[in-house]
Amino acid sequence: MVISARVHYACVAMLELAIQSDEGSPVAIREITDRHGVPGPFLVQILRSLRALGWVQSIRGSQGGYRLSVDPASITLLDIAEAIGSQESGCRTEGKGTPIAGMLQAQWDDAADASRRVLGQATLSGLVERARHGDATMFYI
Amino acid sequence: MVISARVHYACVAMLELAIQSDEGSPVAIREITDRHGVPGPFLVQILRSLRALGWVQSIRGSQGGYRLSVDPASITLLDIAEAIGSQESGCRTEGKGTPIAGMLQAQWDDAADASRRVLGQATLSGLVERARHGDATMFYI
DNA sequence: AGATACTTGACTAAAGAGATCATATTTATA
DNA sequence: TATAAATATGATCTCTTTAGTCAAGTATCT
Repeated sequence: MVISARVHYACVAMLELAIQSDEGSPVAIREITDRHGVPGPFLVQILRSLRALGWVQSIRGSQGGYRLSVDPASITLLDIAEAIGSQESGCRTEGKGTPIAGMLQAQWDDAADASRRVLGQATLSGLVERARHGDATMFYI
Repeated sequence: MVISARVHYACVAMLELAIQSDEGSPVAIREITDRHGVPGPFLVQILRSLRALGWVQSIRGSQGGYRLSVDPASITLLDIAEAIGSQESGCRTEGKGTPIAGMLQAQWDDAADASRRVLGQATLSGLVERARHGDATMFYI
């Protein structure tokens, strides 16, 4: 589970959209880049991927922007990381199947699973809830 | 925790040396490359790093090779991965400290820690023990 | 009409991964 | 002492991925 800048930004965007999903007006890219310092054109790329996944919806034209098009409780950070990140997760050794290589591969898999288990628990709605009630303050230090 | 081929090979080498640490004669690179299909010159590079860490000892000249120079119970896969792999583990976002970014960073850290916990339990001696008694057979399917 | 905002496809620079090579140097052994 | 077997060392190379950029186009609100 490699968390690239791309994945991180995708999660930031999804969370921003989740937070503002109540209000009717869509969120413009500018709002996100201003708040987080994400390079604009890069975020555009990422939002395209998110739209292709059916997770966000775009509204063109003036007053346009993006809106979440799925239930934030149904998407986890793991979903985003696996969809946006590079295909390969963990080490695929593909070598001669020696006992040692097999044993190591099992360990790499166990380690990757442990990460996945953590990220698979983190739903967008859960994180939004946390950000709203108290937990967020700890980051303002 | 990114497990590159380099890290995987380093672990293979350390395990091979651990297994043969009883016998007096050192293990030649050829023995390892033959068994695991690791590119020879690449393994040389890796063994140099392992020697620099003080984990293996090299014996030059005819009949030379490598020998483990630490207690295999004191080295875990985590130690090897952190020493041999690229320095950065997980995503270091370094961005503006928004609540969202902070919350995400905490999740990335949690996920990385979960991996580390798994690999930190796997000592060389433990794995060697497993490879010797039964567990290895499962990889011969 | 004009401003605002998304769309699309191509492109580039930098870094890291995974080797590879040539040339030493050391040591056991015949 | 000659030779074969090993490691030592530094440089180099290619490929892929990552992160980011750019330009020209299209839709929509006011």
